[in-house]
Amino acid sequence: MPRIVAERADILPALAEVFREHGYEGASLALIGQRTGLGKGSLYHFFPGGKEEMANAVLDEIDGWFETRIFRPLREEPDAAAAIRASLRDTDAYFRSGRRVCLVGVLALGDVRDRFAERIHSYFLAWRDALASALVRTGVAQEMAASLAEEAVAMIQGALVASRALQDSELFGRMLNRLEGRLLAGSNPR
Amino acid sequence: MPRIVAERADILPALAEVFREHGYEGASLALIGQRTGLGKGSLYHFFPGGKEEMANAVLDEIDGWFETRIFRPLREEPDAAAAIRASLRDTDAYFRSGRRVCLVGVLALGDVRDRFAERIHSYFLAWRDALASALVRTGVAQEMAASLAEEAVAMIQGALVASRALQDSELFGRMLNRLEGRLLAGSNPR
DNA sequence: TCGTTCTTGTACCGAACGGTACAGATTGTT
DNA sequence: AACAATCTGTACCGTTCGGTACAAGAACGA
Repeated sequence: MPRIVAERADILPALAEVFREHGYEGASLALIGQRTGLGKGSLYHFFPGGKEEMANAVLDEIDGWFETRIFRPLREEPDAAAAIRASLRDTDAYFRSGRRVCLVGVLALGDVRDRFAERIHSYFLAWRDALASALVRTGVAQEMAASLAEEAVAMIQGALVASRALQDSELFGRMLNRLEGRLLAGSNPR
Repeated sequence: MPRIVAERADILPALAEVFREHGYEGASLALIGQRTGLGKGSLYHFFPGGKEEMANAVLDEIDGWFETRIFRPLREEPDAAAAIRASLRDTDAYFRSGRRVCLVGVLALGDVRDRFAERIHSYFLAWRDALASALVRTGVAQEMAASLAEEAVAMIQGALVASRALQDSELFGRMLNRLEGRLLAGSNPR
C-alpha cells in the first residue's frame, strides 16, 4: 500500500474546502475521501474521532490563520489604520472576493451550532475585539469603536451571503471598500 | 384513518421552521414528519415531489409574506421614510430579533444553492430594489440609494449570522437601529 | 346504504450514511 | 534480512436516508 500523505496537516486545506462547500452534515466521508484522495482507513488513522475531529482540526487551522494574519496585527501593529486596511485586503483574498464562504459563519447558521458553539463564539469575538482595538488606536472613542467593529464583522458575513445570493462577484469588494471608508473616516488618509 | 390536516398550507409554518433550523439536507423526512405531525404517506400526498416540492412551497410562502409585508409597501407607500421604518420593525419581528434564521440566506450558503438559485436571487433582488426605490423617494440620489440598499440587505443577513455566532440576543436590534439611522439620515426625523 | 374519493399509517425498498475491523503493503531501524 | 511501526484499501457493520406501495379508515354524495 503506497503512502500518499505524510502529515494530516497536508490534507487540511482540502478538508476545509469540503466543509465550506457542503457544510458539516453535507460533507460525507465518501466526499471527503474523494476530495482528499484518502480512503476511510487513512482518514480514521489521522482523525480517530471521525468527522467531528476533522472539523475541529479545520477550525484550528482557521483560528491559527486568522490569529496570525488578521487578529494579531489588528491588536499589535503600531500603525492601526494601516493594519485595518491590510486586514480588509487579506479578508478579500481569503474569501476569494466572496466566491469562498466562511466556514464559521456556515456552522453558526446550521443545526450543528451547539456542537461548535464555543469555537464559533470565540472566533467572532476575537475578530470584533481585535478590530475594535485597532479602531481605538486610530482615535475612535471606545464605544464607537465597539459599534463599528460589531458592524464590520456582520457586514463581512452578510456580504458573503449577499454576493452568493445575488451572484454578483464584485459585491464583496464593493462592500469592503465602503467598510474601509467608514472605519477610517476619522483617521488620516493614506 | 383520522384526518388531521385539511390543506397543505396548514403545515407550511412548521415545515418552514424545520428547514430553517436544519437546512435543506438536514431536514430529514423523519424530522419533518415528527414536527408536522404527518406521516410519510400524508407528506407525499400533499407534496408528490418530495422534499424539493416542500422547500419550494415554503419559499413560495416566504416570497408572498415579504412581497406583501415588506417589498410592496417599500415600493408603493407614499410616505417612504415611514415605510422604511415599518419594514425594519417587521423584519425584526419576522426574524424574532435574530433568534430565527433567514431560510433564503441559509440556502444561499449551502450546496443546494444551485437548485434554488433563481428563487434566492430574485428574493434578494426584490428586497434590495424595493428598499432602493423607497430611498429614492425620500430624496436620496439613485446611485447612493442602490449602495445603501445593497448594504442594508447584507447587513441584515450578517446580523443574523453574528447574533447567532456571538449568542447576543440584542445584537440584531442594535444593528437594525443603526441601519435605520443610516438609511434615514437625509430625511426628516419622525 | 353503498360506492367513490380523499387521506393516512405502515411496511418496505435500494442506496448512502458514519464508523469499525483488519489484512496487507510500505517504510525506517537494526 | 528481519522487525516493528506506520499507513492504506476493502469489506462490512447497523442505522438512516428519500421515496414507493398499498391497504384501510374517514368523509361525503347518491
